[in-house]
Amino acid sequence: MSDQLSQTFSALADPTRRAMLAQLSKGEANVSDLARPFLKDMSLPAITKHLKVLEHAGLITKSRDAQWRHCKINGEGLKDVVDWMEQYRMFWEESFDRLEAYLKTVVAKEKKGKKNVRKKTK
Amino acid sequence: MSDQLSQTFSALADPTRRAMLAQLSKGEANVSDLARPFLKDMSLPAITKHLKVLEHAGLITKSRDAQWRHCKINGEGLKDVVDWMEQYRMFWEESFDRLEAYLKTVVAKEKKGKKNVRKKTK
DNA sequence: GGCATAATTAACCGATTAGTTAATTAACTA
DNA sequence: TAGTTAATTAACTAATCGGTTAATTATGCC
Repeated sequence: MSDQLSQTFSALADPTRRAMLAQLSKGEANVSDLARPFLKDMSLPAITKHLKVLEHAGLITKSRDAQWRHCKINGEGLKDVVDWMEQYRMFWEESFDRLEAYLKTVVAKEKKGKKNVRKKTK
Repeated sequence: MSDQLSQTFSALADPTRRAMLAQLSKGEANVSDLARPFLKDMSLPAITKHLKVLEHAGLITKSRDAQWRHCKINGEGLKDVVDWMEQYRMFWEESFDRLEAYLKTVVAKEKKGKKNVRKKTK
């Protein structure tokens, strides 16, 4: 794989690792904290490996405090992704425009006659 | 891997596939067009596979015209990624703030005394 | 029908990935 | 110093990935 951006995308292509980032977005944590929600599904060495992948991808940093490793999100990796995404803005905004256009027709219908209006479910 | 977002990130974690998207961002193309820049590195079946990965990831769509397959970027997949990124905005913007802070000190130095100023190289 | 072109499918292979268990390192604590 | 806790490393395995070559499908053209 080699290049940095590929490593970053690859790191994000795993639900366990994304869940770890989600947890870290709510505050720093050590390895055991991060492991806890997953220990029913996998072993601690598996966690260690996932964290190593995230670290090499520039998505987290680890610091040492006695026998604990303190983990926090590293914006660098995420920044690489949004920078790359930027060149495709017109494409993903186009989708948003279609959604917006669709929503506009829904609103128009709602205004026209309330008898056919349905509450959005979920 | 299973889930859609993982598939999308995984599809983006390959430089060949990102290069294909880059080419498609400059206009629609059929498989042979997309293959051309890579045929010195890999075979046509390899190209077919990459395109299939991009298609399943919701990053491109293919339509048929006689024996040609016309490919175009699909905003859906990209939209999934930016939507996911959004929840981490404060983290990647933090990096930008640090950059901004850094640039501010550079500007301050430039104003203070021109003798130590270096042109940005490259 | 016969041939050329565009692209895919099938079958295979080596490297990488995601997990395992067992052993090890490193620090604190009684 | 012996034991406990936190985390990693080592060695292994099964599944997936990215590529190959050969065969196949589908269309247009003479």
